[in-house]
Amino acid sequence: MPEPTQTKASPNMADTDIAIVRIAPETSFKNKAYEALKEAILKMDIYATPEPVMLDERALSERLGVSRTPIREAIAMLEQDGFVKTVPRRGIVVVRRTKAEIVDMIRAWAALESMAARLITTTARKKDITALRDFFKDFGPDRLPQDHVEEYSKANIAFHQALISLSESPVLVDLTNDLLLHVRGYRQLTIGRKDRTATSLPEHLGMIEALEARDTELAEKRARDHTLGLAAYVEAHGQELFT
Amino acid sequence: MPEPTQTKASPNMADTDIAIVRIAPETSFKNKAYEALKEAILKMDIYATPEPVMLDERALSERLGVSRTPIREAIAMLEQDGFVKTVPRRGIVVVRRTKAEIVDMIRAWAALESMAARLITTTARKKDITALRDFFKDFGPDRLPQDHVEEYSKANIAFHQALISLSESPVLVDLTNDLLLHVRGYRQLTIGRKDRTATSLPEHLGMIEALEARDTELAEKRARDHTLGLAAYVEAHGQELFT
DNA sequence: CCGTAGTTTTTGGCATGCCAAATACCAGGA
DNA sequence: TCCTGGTATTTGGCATGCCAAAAACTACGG
Repeated sequence: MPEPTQTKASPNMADTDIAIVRIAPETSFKNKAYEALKEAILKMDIYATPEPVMLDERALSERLGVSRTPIREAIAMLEQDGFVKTVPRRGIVVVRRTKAEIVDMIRAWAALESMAARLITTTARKKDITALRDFFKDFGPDRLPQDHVEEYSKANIAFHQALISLSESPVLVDLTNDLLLHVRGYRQLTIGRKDRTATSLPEHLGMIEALEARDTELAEKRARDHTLGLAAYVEAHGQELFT
Repeated sequence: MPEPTQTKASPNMADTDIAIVRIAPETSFKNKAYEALKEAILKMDIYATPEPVMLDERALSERLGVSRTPIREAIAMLEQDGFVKTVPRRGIVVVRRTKAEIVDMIRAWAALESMAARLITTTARKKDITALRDFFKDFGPDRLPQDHVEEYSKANIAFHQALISLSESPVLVDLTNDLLLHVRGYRQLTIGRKDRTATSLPEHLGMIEALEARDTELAEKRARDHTLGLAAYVEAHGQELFT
């Protein structure tokens, strides 16, 4: 989280134009461990192995070169995020989501994104809305998304995040980011696979059009339906991805 | 203070014959501290005093009778929740939200609740939907909500939580609960004060009607508009509540 | 071979103690 | 009186080490 630099007012520092650089935040080991572990967890494919993935405090502390204390604090934070669950005298396990949970998360995401769309129609600048098209400028009739799934998937995520950001609502941004982190754990379904990719692009363009037209209700509906479509897709075809 | 009192209560399993007692959850000090601090923070009126409310690790550990370690872990968790913010060598401060942040949270709440309403129209049982009316059975033309604001406010919260629960979506339930905890910090605006209370009841009944009618779009719209109404209210009249 | 009681090892939970940064406090000088 | 520099104190960050509950491992009797 970017910190609002608080410049303390000293009695007579009024005109001193010395570059008063904000002293380094010096992230603590606790936070470093948190970031490191979070990234590691997101990077690993949790659903590949049948047996649950376990973490070991001592091993981690040795690995990261710090004592167990900051590691434990980081674990506590990750547990709040729902990435990890520590069982009293048994160990720390990386949480695996069920299909139902993922579908549920995608629905919540749909709710938040449709609200973002609603807000955007009333506050965003035309220019910024139009800029959303750029995410898909590399795709078209002669370069179909379904022929470059991986690349399109990246553009897809970027588009959604940019969209939410346009709402200028920190809460919506943070909540959807959290949800996305969980949903993306399923990298097999890179946010809708080949068969869904085909319908994805037109839907995105439709959303942008509604936003440009400042049609609040329509933009909200299109954003909602688009993501609910993904939820329905996962619910119907995601069976094999979950054991 | 925190002596090596690691002595746990002896398990008196002498009399019980085959009680299939589940593995004892035995909440840790860390979790106890988390719950205790969370409740304390929610209970205090953060916005009453002009200067920021600070917490002291050592004082808390003495207060709760445990060492600093579990306290620090609990603080780390609370920080993830956004209730608290620890500044390196300065202290732990209870976070105060700005009006804009509260409004933002209420909007997100509106988004989630409208999605809940949508889901309810397709899955909830008629009986459960109708049961929502019970929350307001004590109010009517001869006992106006605006004459019993405190009581009505409680019913209000309970209604919203029951509503979301009907969606049977753990994610929606958890996310809204978290948001509510933050928003409720402003107990002055007990979720819409007197002047808003008057319009609240009819809106709630309208929502219930739409749900019973299984009118997905209407239920969603009414739920959304109702809560967005609160957001607009706070944005317009909440000025004096924030410094 | 199997089950079982006893023993060792592993693992998270906590208490303690020290460190450095920040702050509060204080005495001496212009 | 107001600085100013130096010192004591406060406060979060971390490293360590011990504890008890579990699990893993062993030895032994049937």
